[in-house]
Amino acid sequence: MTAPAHGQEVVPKFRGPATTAPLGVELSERETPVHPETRRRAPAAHVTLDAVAREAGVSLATASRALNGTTRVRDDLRGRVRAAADLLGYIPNAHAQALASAEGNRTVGLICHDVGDPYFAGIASGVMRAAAEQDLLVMLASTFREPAREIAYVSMLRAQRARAILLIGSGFQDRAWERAMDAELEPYVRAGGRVAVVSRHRSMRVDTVQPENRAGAASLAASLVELGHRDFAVLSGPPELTTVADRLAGFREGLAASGITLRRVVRGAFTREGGHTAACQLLAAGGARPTCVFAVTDVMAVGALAALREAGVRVPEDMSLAGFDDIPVVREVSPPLTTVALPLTEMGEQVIALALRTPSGAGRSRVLRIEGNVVLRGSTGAPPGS
Amino acid sequence: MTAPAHGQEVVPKFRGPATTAPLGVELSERETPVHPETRRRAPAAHVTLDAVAREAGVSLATASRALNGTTRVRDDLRGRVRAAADLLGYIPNAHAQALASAEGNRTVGLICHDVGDPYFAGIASGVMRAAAEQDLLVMLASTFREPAREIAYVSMLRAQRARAILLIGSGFQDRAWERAMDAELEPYVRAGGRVAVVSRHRSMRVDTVQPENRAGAASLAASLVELGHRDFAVLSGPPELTTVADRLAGFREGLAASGITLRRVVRGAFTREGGHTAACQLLAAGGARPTCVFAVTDVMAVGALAALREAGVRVPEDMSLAGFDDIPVVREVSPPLTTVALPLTEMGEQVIALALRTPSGAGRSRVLRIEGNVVLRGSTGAPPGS
DNA sequence: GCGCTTTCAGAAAGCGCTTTCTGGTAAGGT
DNA sequence: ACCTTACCAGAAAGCGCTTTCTGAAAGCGC
Repeated sequence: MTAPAHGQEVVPKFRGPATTAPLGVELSERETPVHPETRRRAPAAHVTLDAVAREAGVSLATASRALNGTTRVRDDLRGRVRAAADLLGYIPNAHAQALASAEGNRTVGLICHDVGDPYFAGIASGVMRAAAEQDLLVMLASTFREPAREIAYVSMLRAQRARAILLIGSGFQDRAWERAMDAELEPYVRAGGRVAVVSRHRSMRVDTVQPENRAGAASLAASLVELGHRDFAVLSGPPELTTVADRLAGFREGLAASGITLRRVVRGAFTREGGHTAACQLLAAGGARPTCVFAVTDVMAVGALAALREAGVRVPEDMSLAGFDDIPVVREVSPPLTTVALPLTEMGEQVIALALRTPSGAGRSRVLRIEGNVVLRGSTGAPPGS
Repeated sequence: MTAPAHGQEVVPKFRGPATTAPLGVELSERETPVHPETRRRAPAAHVTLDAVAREAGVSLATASRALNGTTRVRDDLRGRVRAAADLLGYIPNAHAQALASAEGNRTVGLICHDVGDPYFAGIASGVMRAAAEQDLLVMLASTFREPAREIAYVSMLRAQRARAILLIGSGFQDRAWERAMDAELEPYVRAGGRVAVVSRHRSMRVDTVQPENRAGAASLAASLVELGHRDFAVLSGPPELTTVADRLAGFREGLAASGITLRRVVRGAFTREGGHTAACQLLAAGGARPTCVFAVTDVMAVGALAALREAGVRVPEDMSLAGFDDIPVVREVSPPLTTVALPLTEMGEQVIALALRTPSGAGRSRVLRIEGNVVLRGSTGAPPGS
């Protein structure tokens, strides 16, 4: 029911005497003495194009054309319209415009897990910059990692007739969810909507900015092996996230190339706390400790670093630690974290560019691969006793 | 907004046969079995309420009412409409809705300097959470600190008929700018728009979430004096930002209470680099070094910390360092930064709540003061040689 | 059974724009 | 002078909804 959404407010439709709202009184009084009936209209109506046209002494159509410049309008008329618009402080009603013109409106939707997370904040920042350049407005949605919310947002964005929808962050490897998402996206695309994603699984048939998670993790593994490590653990995230799966697989591959088997994988939430907890678990577990730990995201790595410090484990002397993403903070912690660097802001710019570019041919989707660069910093070193 | 419109479910819904195509199928070629009549409509047109009404065999008005629940509709009709909407995959056109109904639409605008900055990301995160709870969509804009862009965004948000506009971060103390901003905001408010701000100057006549910058900085100063420091420097930001002015003034006050005069203020950009550069300048300058440095924001403090480290200045042994805001990262650096903690996420929730709450009486604006708590961490200690 | 009030579906009037379509006028051709 | 073209302003038809307003049908007391 709609009820939950609108709540009890559904009732009031008549503003009745309330028309003379406190704020409106002094400000609207200066108007001409209007017929009482006319008064019933919106309290503080917006300036409409109609008013501008009247003020300028031209027709509605001419006013529209003068302001939008779609067709030639005589210079003097154009001037009059512009002046009138300025005088009245006219601001076009974007909804009316969107409704009347076939032209898509100027908003794009951006759906991420959480803007508070530096990874998404970085990408979002890139999107914002690119959007600003093209005079686009961005509707940002944080799903807080609830799959259902993500779909609900796509739906809302569809309702807004957003020009493009950007999905940032792993999709969920869940059959039902994928189907539902697809059911939401397909009609959108068919109706001319653009969709582009960052970090989705490649099976999605949409334009994609795809970090080379697998290759990146593999080459990180190689670098760590080169430092002398043989005994690894991974602090992993929710396995249903494709990013996690890819990075884990890549890391395993990289180790396997040197004949090394990954001993231990500890799973945690995709957050700082998740990393912290996972690291604690790792330390608590008996047996020989690994000499090197790879957290699948920097955010988790930061949490893990804190946990290690608290436990008195020196990094990198006692244990090396590496992350993935290269969010800004990893350069500030001590020791600074070794990681696989992804150009976050740039990825944001790319994904919106991808979405806005002329559509790829029938059913074809473009994939922009982003290479991750291994950056060795202070958090990794030779294994203890070597 | 479709979910609320159709029913209680926020859960992914599986629509009729129109959406059952698996991922593998060619997107563009698929023919959905539709009624011939339905077919004659525009090729990729959206499903309209009209189509739903026809499918359900009721009038447009009834369909609207059935979906929105504004008026009682016979149960069987309501059911038919719901079914038809589901079958057709109907999604209301938010623009048409906004145009037709006096009810404001369900979007709010959020204007900040840069989502990439943890301070704003934190607040934005809070806003997002609150917005999600109320089924609101957030239009996020980053001004990248260009005053003109900020005004342009307000204008765009006005055009969108956003229900509320949230301004996060200092305004500019610039006469012309203030005037322009006011000219933009006043008609918006008069037309029923809501405005709420975080960290603006109190002279703005809008609902405000106001961190106690002055008091916070003063009590930080007191704490630092208590540690034994007598010789201070401040790494300050652009003086036209009210936040900077307040924190600086507060800090001075705090020192003055103990009869101490602030020796040096180095100005830098409001960024990590700004803090870094400012710190370098401070160190490069001749004369006795201060024993304690206060950076007006944590972001700058983090940059300063890096600069100090690079210069071989030990913190806090050689020099103490403090910031303001308590962004998440300051807990991760070493030493963790002393700062004045602000509940960022909460402030985000508050500011949107403030904006959405029933308007305050004629011209009155509410101010929600947020106290900052001094948190002493490892970056501050006794002055050297004491 | 007759007027009364309710209840609720449908017709229709917009909401504020864009965009045909129409038609008047000035310019150009013969 | 007469007829084309161009050019451009205005009238009007929507865009997809919500919300009156209107009236038919049903309920009810006497």
